[in-house]
Amino acid sequence: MQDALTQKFSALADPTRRAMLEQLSRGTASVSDLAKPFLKEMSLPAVTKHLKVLEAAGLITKSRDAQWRPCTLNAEALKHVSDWMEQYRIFWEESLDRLDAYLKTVTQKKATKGKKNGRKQV
Amino acid sequence: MQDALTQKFSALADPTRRAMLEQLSRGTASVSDLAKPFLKEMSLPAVTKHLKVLEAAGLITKSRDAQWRPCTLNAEALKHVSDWMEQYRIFWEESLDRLDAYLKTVTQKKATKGKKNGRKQV
DNA sequence: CTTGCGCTTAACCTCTGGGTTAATTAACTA
DNA sequence: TAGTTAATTAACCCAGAGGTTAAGCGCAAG
Repeated sequence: MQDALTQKFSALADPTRRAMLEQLSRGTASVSDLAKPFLKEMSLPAVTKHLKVLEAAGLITKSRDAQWRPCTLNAEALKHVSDWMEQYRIFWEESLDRLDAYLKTVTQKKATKGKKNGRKQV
Repeated sequence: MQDALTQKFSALADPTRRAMLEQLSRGTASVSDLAKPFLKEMSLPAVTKHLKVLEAAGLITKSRDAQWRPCTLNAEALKHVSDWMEQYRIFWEESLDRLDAYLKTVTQKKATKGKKNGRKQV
């Protein structure tokens, strides 16, 4: 088995699964509830498999209620991913800063007449 | 080609590629720089492929300097992922709130004698 | 107690992701 | 010009992801 982060990113790397998470963010749902939007595109066993992936990644929890398997979103697992991404926040924020700065030089150019040589890459 | 989010999540769903991003967050690096930590585990063409995936996902930018291909982190692309995750922040925060609340009931139990029935799932 | 519903398992197929080696291109260097 | 370094391309292999159909299991309602 792969590391937890890899497992979570792969689980999220599928639009069907992301859609399922989005539905679960609007409340608990059974397997057939979750399957409904996809039954034109895929079979029930396919849905079961997707849910297994999400469950294995810790992104959802499946419980039992008679013949139903109510699923709930497990948002803590998403926090884990978000926390990993945090380490890069400073980079995209500084990119925006550079954009800001660049835009300032551009708007001033008319007045000051092109003094910066213009880094690329925003 | 798949949607941008799917492409980014799949690109991130590989420890080698995440490690490369981490290296790039410490500064621009050539392909062979990036390859160095992995040459015991994989060949250069494998590295090239990983970089292609990252580039296609928009996570890095490859430029040219003589025979070298300096790569730079493209943090804006990570922001896109982070933005998508934001929609779930309220859920993991409320989970933590519930954990807080639960811990409060636990610590009070000695005094008030078990009054809540205890939702599962934190 | 059997019928039907909700869901999973089994067995299978196909395609792609991640890896390989070998050959190739491009640019510098002696 | 020949040789070396940096990186890519080509051709290939294999395991696993994502899908299928068909069969099976657990539960509840007639």
